Amino acid sequence: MANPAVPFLVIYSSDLRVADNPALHAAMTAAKDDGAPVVALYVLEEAFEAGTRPSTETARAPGGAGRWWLHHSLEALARALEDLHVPLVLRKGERTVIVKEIADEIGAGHLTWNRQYDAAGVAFGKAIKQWAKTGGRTAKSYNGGLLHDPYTLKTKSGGPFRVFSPFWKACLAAGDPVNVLPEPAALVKNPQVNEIHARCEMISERLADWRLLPEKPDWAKGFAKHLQPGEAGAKARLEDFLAERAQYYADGRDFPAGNNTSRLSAHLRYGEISPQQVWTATKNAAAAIGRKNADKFLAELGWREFSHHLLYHNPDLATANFNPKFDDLEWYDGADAETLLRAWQKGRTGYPIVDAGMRELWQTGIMHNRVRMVVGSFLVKHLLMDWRHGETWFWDTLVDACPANNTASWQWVAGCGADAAPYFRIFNPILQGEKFDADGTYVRQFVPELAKVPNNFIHKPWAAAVSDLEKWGVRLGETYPAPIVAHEFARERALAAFQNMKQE
DNA sequence: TTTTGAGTTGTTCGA
DNA sequence: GTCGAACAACTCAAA
Repeated sequence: MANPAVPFLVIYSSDLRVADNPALHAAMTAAKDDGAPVVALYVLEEAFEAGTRPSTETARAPGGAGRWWLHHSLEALARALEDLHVPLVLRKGERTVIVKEIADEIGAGHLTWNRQYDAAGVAFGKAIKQWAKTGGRTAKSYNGGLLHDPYTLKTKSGGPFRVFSPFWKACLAAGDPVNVLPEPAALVKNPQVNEIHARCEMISERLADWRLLPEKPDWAKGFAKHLQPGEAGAKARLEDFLAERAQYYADGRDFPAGNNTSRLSAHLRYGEISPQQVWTATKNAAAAIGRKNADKFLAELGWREFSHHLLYHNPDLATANFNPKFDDLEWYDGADAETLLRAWQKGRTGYPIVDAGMRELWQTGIMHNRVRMVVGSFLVKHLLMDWRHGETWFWDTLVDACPANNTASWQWVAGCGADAAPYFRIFNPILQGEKFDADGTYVRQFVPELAKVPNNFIHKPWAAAVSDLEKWGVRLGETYPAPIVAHEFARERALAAFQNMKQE
C-alpha cells in the first residue's frame, strides 16, 4: 500500500466473522505492513418497516427473529474485533451514505467488503467503487459468502442455470473453492490506532439503542436455549455436527424429531461461518462420516449456492414469480382468507404435522427442513394462498431467513420456482406425518394437547371416535382445531387451479 | 444442428 | 401389502 498510516475501512454486512473473512483479512494484512488502523462498520438499513421496502435496490430490513439473531451476532463480532484492536462502528441509515460519511470521518483511504448478491448489495458495490475512484480512495470487494461468485458459473450456452443438477455439477467441476483464511493477527497498538479507536467510540451508535431484541412480550426467550448466534457458536455447531450427527445425515435428515441436521442455516445467513469453512471441514471429515453423507450435506450447500445464483440473476425473486405463468394463478380470495392465513401462522390448521411445524417456528425461530416443505405446500396448495404470504411470514419469524434461500425455496415449493416441484406434487400432511414422524414424537413436542393420542391417530385425530378422543383429553374444535380444510377437497381444488393456469 | 434423456424432497390408483 | 404408471412442461447437456 502506497500511503502509510492511511486507515482502512472494512464494511460488514452478512459476513459477521473474523476468521476466513477476505475483506477483513486483506485490510488487516495491508494495515499491518503500514502500521495503519483498521475500522469496521456495520450499517443497519431500516428506514422502512420490517419486511417492506420501496424497491429491490433497497436492502430488506431484517424481520423480528432476524433482529434478535443480529443483535447477538453483532455483540459477538464487536468482542472478536476488539481482540484484534479493530473498533466496530454501528450506524443506522442508508448504507452508501453512511459509508461515505464514516470514511470521511476517519480519513479512510482503503475500503474493503465482501460482496452481497441481492440487488441492494450489487448497487451498493457499484456506487462505492465509483465514489472511491473519484475521491482517490481504493475500494475492493471480495467473495466472502459463496463457494463461487454467481456470475462465474454459466451453462454451455453462456446463460445462468435454471436446473439444480447441472448447476451443482458445474460447481463441483470448478474445483475446490479458495483456501480458508486464518484469523488475522491483532494490530499493534500505536498512538494513531488508539486515537481512531477513541474517535469510533464517539461516532458509533449503541447496539442497545437499536432495540433489536423483543421487549414486551419477550417472544424470543425460547430461542437462546438451542441457538447460539455468533462465530463461536457457528464453529461449535459445525464441529458437533461433523463429530456426532453427520454420519446419519443422508438417511436421518428427513426426520424432524431426529436431530440429524446441521442447524447451521442462520450462522451461514449472517456469515458467522463461511461456506468454504463448511466445505473444507466436511471434506476433511468425509472418511469418518461416509462419502454418501458428506456428498448429501455438501449438496445442501449447493442449494444455498443455487439460490444465490438465482437471486443474482433475478433481483426481484422475492416478489415476482420466477415462472411468469403463475402470474395468472387465481389464489384463494374468500372472505375467510385472512382467518385461514392466521390459522396457518399460529399452528391451528387441525393438521398436527403442519401445526407442530408452525409452532416450532414461532417458539424456536427455526423449523426442520422436511416440515418447511409440508407447511409451505399446505399454504400454497391446500389453502391456495399466494406463496408471498408464506415468504413474508417466514421472513419475520425465521432466524435464518435469507434473501436468497427464503425466496427461492418458497418459489420452489409453490411450483413457480427454478427446478420446482410439478404442480401435481401436493404433500399429503397425514402421509408426511406418518412417514417422517411415525411415533409422533415431533408432534407431541410442539402440539402437547395431542400428547395422549396414540400413534395411529396422532396425524389424523379427527378420524378417531369422539369417545376415544375424550379419553385422550381431546375435544376437536375446542382443545384442538378440526381441520380447517379437508385434504381431498383441497387437493382437487389445487389441481384444478394449477391446471387451469397452465392452459391460459 | 437436432435429438434425446434426465431432472431434490410426492400421491394416487389400479393391477 | 407392493409396484408401476400417470400426473406437464421445460431446461440443460450429451450424443
